[in-house]
Amino acid sequence: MPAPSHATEATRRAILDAAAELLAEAGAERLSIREVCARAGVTAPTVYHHFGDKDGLVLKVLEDSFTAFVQTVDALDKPQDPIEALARAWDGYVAYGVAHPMHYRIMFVRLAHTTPIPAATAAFQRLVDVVSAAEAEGLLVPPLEDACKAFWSAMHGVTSLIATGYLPPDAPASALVRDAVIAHITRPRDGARRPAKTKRSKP
Amino acid sequence: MPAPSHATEATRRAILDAAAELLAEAGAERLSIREVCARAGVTAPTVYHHFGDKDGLVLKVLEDSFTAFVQTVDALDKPQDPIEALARAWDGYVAYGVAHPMHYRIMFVRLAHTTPIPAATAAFQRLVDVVSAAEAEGLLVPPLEDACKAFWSAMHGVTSLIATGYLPPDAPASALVRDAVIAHITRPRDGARRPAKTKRSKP
DNA sequence: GGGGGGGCTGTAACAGCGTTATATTTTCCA
DNA sequence: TGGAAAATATAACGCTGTTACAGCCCCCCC
Repeated sequence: MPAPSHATEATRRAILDAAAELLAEAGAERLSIREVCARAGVTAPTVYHHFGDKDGLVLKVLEDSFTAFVQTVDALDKPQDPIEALARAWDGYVAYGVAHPMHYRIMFVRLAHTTPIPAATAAFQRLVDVVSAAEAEGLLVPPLEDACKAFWSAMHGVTSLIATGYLPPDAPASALVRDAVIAHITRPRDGARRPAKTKRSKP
Repeated sequence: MPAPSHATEATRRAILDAAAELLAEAGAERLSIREVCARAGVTAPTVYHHFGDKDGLVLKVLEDSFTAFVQTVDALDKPQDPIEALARAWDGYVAYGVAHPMHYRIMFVRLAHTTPIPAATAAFQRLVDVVSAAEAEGLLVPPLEDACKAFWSAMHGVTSLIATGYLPPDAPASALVRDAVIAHITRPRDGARRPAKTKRSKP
């Protein structure tokens, strides 16, 4: 198996880029192989030679999306305080969904864990890590697994409603749910003051 | 325009039932008009005569789903205490997603409010009502709109992860997020004790 | 340098899809 | 009973994903 030449690798990338672009525009079901071919300047059998079938192509695009997602998360600065780190991770997660709504929808909704994607498990590991950091300092109330799932559920709820257009990107609901979940799965550090709830002054 | 005969109404129902069944089995993109026709014992133009096109058919199925959803919610008993009513509404909402995962996914994810559905706004109104009940007794902290969106976001996050198979139906995360959000958007009634967090005894 | 083999790409076709123009039957009212 | 309108069927169009087949081209080895 010789190393792939530059030309063939360029073809692969052209197809993947066209597919990713089309996926973001129209969604997975409206993505057409022929349209991908037209944009990438290749013909159908080339796509099938490289990616097997349409699902294989979409899967590879999603792998790239998950990789980019992990890189986005890793690029965030990590506050020392584990609880602040949770809030930062939340905001970073939601920001990715705001920036790439269609990809987010396909990654976390349409996919529905039919095929294991390494980058996807890596992404979930980042979540476990940031929650574990709170646990390591004795700041976690429920078991780690429950806390992770609760955190992810709430985060996903906010993000998916934004990604589908039900909520505006800057909805106060995001911070509201974020603070609620963080407050509920963590205990205040000894001697530290928990940040107050966001309140509205009522005359 | 004569009233539709029993026969024609029966074919409508046969088509709708077949479509709803197929939708729950395979999802919207894999629903095929021809398969619906085969199951309902009709031919394609009949479907197009009654529902316009495939989207129209799916839309009608979703209308029925939303109506059933509202009926399910309305059938729940409503505790006097607004905060307990919030928890009950949460559980009812999640239970519907558990019972009809594919329909839930299509109703709240794929649809993405492209077309207004009266029954859908009625469903949202039920949510507003139960949150308003808490506000009416002065138990709400954030503005009503923010509280509704936060409540819905968290509820949808839990439900959609269950509906897509990421979380088991009886995940403790549901109760965890539920209690977190309710605790955060409401204030304790004077003289009432807020139910304690679920804690694990640590030796 | 020249075969030659194998990965890569194009041609042309198939079955299935949503959709519709047209024709035919059925139904209901005057 | 006649006739109009609603309801259904036939057959076809263009599109889709997919693939058998054939040719190209690059790279390795003699």
